[in-house]
Amino acid sequence: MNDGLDAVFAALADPTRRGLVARLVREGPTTATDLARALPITRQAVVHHLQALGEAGLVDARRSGREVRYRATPEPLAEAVGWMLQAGARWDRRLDRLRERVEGG
Amino acid sequence: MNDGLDAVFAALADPTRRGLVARLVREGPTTATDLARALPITRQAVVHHLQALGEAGLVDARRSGREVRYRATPEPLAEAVGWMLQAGARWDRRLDRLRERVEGG
DNA sequence: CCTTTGTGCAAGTCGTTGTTTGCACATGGT
DNA sequence: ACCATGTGCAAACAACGACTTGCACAAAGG
Repeated sequence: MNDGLDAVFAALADPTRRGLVARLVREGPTTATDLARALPITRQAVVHHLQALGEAGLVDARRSGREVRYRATPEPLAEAVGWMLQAGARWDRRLDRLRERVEGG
Repeated sequence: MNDGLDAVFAALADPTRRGLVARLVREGPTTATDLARALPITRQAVVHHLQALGEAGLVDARRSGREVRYRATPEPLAEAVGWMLQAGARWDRRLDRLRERVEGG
């Protein structure tokens, strides 16, 4: 029962981290230093957050010269959404319709 | 930016809690004592987990006589799924189609 | 009434997380 | 070569989360 779901949900449980994901989605690959500029926390803190996101597979680090650009990666979200739809299907008709969609391809 | 999303994702980040949700979905309203019987942890621990789920709005406690039956409640899942689809839309075409569904009603 | 069983509260342990500070290393431009 | 800047590593700390144990309270049934 201990999938990567743990890491994914834990990663998304922090608003700073959700913000980082959102920003990486919006603005594409960005450095930690750059991301930290827009936040009230240290670069180190940002790096830690990015590592948490990285362990969840939601973020990908790639070095380019002396910089490291972080990029958002989507795959694990599908798994998490899948779990939620699976769980919610028996309650909520709308979620169940979604589940049929995602399972039907 | 600090919605109930924090609580929802944090609640689902634990496999025991996901298991509890799954079981409540399967078997309907159940007592903490009963849930604890099937697990390697104390009733108190189960109660703590249920409280976490309760704060996320994923579970609902109702007293009946001297028992307290916990029941799964779905609404917050839709919000969380919504966030994920919103975030994932720009990457994954399948997620984007789902997002259109969930937003279209 | 008395026993059994389900529940609630409080304290205490132990590991994890978020965050900072300080310092060392690598790289690009002048 | 030199300096500015981006990065990495490690120690430290407070706060939080997961559990446990112990005890007190409430209700159902003989």
